[in-house]
Amino acid sequence: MQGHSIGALSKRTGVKVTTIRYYEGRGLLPDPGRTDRGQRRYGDAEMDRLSFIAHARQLGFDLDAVAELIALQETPFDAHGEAHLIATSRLAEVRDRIERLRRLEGELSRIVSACDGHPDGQPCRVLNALADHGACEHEH
Amino acid sequence: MQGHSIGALSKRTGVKVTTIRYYEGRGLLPDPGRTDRGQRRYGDAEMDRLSFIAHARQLGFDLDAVAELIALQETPFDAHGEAHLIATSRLAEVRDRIERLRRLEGELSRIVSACDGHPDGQPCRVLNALADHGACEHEH
DNA sequence: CTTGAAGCTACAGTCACTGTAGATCGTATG
DNA sequence: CATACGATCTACAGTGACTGTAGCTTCAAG
Repeated sequence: MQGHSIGALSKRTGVKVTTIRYYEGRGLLPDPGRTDRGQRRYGDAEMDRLSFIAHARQLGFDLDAVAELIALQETPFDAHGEAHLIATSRLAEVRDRIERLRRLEGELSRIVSACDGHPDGQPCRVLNALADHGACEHEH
Repeated sequence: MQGHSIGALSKRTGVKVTTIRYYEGRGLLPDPGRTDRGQRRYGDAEMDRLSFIAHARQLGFDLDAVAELIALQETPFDAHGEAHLIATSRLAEVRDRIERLRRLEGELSRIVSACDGHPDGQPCRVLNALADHGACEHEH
């Protein structure tokens, strides 16, 4: 029987077998064909679809957004504006997350370095620094 | 009766009422005193503890890590090395997350800008760009 | 033919909350 | 003092995106 097994699909796309079945349950992947004994068999179209999902997930789109994008792909009239909008707002989110993480990095590295090379036998400052929010360079 | 109500605590720390009760259930906050009618009343020590938790959470520590840090605070002998270790590994995680988000930002902005100013009536490239993992500048 | 890997379904568990229902409590105003 | 309204209580279900488990059946290699 031709077609990829679920395990083959998993290996090729890097998406776990259980996750593939989960996507199917969520309606992100169509019901695949089955062998006469009930095992799933996939064609290349399903492979592409799964790769698309995996890629979008790695870009931080949640499953609802992915479903929207798939729907846009399937009715491509005027899809441009909406897809653009979705991608743009995702970009803004990502930039915001980076900004917040950068502040966080600064604070953590300040905490850690307050500890490096402090004299033996002196109390540690890490716990104090964590407790002392007022010492943060930025509010959050 | 003196002491802060759960709502007052919530306002002062920015932690939601339901979340405070959740932390109590998780053992991160001690059972507070109650009024004779059963409402929680908190003292300043509990306020400080809650602020500590909130702060550590904002720094990306998960609740188990927070519980560890609290335990370290309460038995401060030799706490230094462990707290330092926890904070250091958190810092490494944060740096890694920033790095991955930066790649993601690059890819998303490439996708979005591929669309800006494209001639009217031309098909949108956003969907293609999302589908085409091979065009990514970095693998992920 | 046997064995072990891969597949199947169905459901519970994860994390850190959030939301809901339905009851009780506290307090400000008429 | 009565009433109304917000705050609080418990207990439990739901979220997102999976992951893990139990207990089967099926497939492919030796």
